[in-house]
Amino acid sequence: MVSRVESAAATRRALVDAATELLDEGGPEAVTLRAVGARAGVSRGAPYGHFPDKEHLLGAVAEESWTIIGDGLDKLIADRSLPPAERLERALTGLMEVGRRRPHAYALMFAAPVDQNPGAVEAVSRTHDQFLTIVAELADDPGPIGALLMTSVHGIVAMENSGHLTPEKWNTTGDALLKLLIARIA
Amino acid sequence: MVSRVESAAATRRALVDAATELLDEGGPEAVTLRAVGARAGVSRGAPYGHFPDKEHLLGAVAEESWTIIGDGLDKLIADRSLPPAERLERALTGLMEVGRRRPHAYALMFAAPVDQNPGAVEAVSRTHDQFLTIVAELADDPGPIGALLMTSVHGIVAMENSGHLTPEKWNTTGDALLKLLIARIA
DNA sequence: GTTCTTCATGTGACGTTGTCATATGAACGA
DNA sequence: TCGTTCATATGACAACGTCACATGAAGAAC
Repeated sequence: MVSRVESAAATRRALVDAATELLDEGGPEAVTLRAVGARAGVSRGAPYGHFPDKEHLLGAVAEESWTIIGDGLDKLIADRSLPPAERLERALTGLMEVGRRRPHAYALMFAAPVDQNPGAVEAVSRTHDQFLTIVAELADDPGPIGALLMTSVHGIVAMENSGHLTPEKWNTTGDALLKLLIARIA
Repeated sequence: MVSRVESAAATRRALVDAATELLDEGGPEAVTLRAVGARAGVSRGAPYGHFPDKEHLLGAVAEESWTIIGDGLDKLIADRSLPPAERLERALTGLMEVGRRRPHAYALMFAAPVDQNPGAVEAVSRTHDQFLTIVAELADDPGPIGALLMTSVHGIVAMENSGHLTPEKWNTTGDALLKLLIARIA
């Protein structure tokens, strides 16, 4: 790690990792450029050597989260021993689990500024394509069905995380809603 | 408007109105306490005479948006000439239209900090109850069905507003998804 | 091997933000 | 008429994102 490009790449990695950790641990307001720099072992101005601004650093965090989900879907698609219905359920459950385990990163993934980062746009597009591939094994016209499944699961996760989906009020849970959704749509 | 309580109430109204307008016009980053004070005709410190902090001011904005939706549902419920299915469709369409016409206010409504404001909590609870009332005319167990309808519509609106639901990718539109949702769930 | 260039990084500075302490002045009760 | 109360104005402060500039080492040119 003496070469200049290696050192720069390592710093960039450390910055994205630090931002990801801070986001998961303390939410968006914990992700300040000063805190990111401190955790990555560099100064507060170092990120500007790798990203135009803070928004693009967060875009890199979102891109990586999308890529992780895409990798999971890849394994799911590659496993030909799974029946199509099981594959679909696991794909939707996986998205839900990310939303529960990493709520702040999940919210960032579904936030708008993804448009600015070409890499993030492709990571999202890839994941959507993979999901459509899984749905295509069950539906003739996978677009609308896939879209309704993904938007609905996203709505369940979003309202769960924001406290708008309480069992006392709705007499149900996110898990039950997911099952109901699959039964009626897929 | 010479009495002290009247003047204070008028200022509070002007502050909430100013914050709402700034949010609708320029998004969350446009809502600074200085800008709110300037538009309301008071100083930047005036909000602290009416709200503990900025978050509670935004909570008042969210509460009012929820109340407006609740008033719309009230009219819908009172109109007994409408068939139940039509009532449900109008309720869901109305929510969708708010999400499209006032995306920033809509995002605020479904953000977490509602918990801090008792008034906002009740405004949300009232709207949910009204929606469940409408669903109860069509389903025996309105809880899960109502929850799935509301979360799904919210997911459609959220992904539409964040640019994750493009017709090119999914070969469908939010309106078509809403129709499909009603046909399969309600 | 020496010199020049490049570029990631550190540091000081600036404007903006939310927030608090304090001052002020007008509306109320006595 | 005199205190009291309280909404509002103002000055100040720390934290933030961002920029200009300095620095120092890696790589290229000779």
